[in-house]
Amino acid sequence: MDAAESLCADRRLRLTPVRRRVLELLLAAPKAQGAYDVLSGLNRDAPPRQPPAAYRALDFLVAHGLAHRIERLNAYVACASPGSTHRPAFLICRACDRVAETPDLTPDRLKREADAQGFRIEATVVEAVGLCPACAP
Amino acid sequence: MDAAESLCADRRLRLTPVRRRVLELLLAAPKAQGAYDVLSGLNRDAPPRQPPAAYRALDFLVAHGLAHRIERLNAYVACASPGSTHRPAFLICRACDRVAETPDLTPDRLKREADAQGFRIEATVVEAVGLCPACAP
DNA sequence: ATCGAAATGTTACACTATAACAGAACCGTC
DNA sequence: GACGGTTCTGTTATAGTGTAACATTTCGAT
Repeated sequence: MDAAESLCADRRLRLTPVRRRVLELLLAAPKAQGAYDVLSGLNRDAPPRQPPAAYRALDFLVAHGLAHRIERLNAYVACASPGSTHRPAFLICRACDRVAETPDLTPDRLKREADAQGFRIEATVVEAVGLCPACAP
Repeated sequence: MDAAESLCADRRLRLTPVRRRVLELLLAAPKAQGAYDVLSGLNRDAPPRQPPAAYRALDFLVAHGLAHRIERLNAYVACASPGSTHRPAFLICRACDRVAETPDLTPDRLKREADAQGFRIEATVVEAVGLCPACAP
């Protein structure tokens, strides 16, 4: 949270109450949160909000590297190391739904393959589904 | 298509009319097809079908490696090399929406990282978004 | 011929996401 | 401190994606 604040200060980004609250919710959650999970978290506070409020805040957080979207789950997690630009990978446990973030692991071979095809990579999605240590039998 | 037939014959899988038709639609499509694209493709033929028909056929094709789901797009593509078990990666052009499949590129570093954490990988999603050669300016 | 399993039909609904426009808050400048 | 533009938020409505649940049919093997 502190990291997020200083990052926003540095970049002249506005960490508004809604955005801050959404980030807090993501940080507090043990697992990835859907947009509507976040929304109901917001609405546990004060005046009722609508879906766009949640999506806008989440878009902001993702755009600036404070959160990540897990495509496989249609859900979001707080970034584990905000500030550093990275292309993280995620380990998703199918039993407990917890998501672990690992540092940039975009495969060199993928880069090479893309180069060979003349494809210019702008973003990557690397997600693994399986069983985390706690859930492996 | 021939490959799909012999694969199903080998494994005693039933490539029913719906499933076959969905696979044909995916093979014929220049880009990834959403489930509802597939559904309307089905309904261009004969009796009207409902969403579950499309989803069931797609699930079957994906389960047996005849098609892949592109998480980033909520869409599906026919497999480029059915029969071989693989963990493909995809290059998604954000301009023309075409999807290129590349052979297994699951990063070794991801495997090692997962091992180090005791995480057992069962499936991977590796997708890159960017510009394909035709769309790069 | 019958039985069980697999596939499909059907209805209804849940979840995910965005368009479009109106209003409010912020921020710099004069 | 009033303006004017930009950014953010509120609000309504709707589009897009996916599944639960149960009935019916089809298939394949005994």
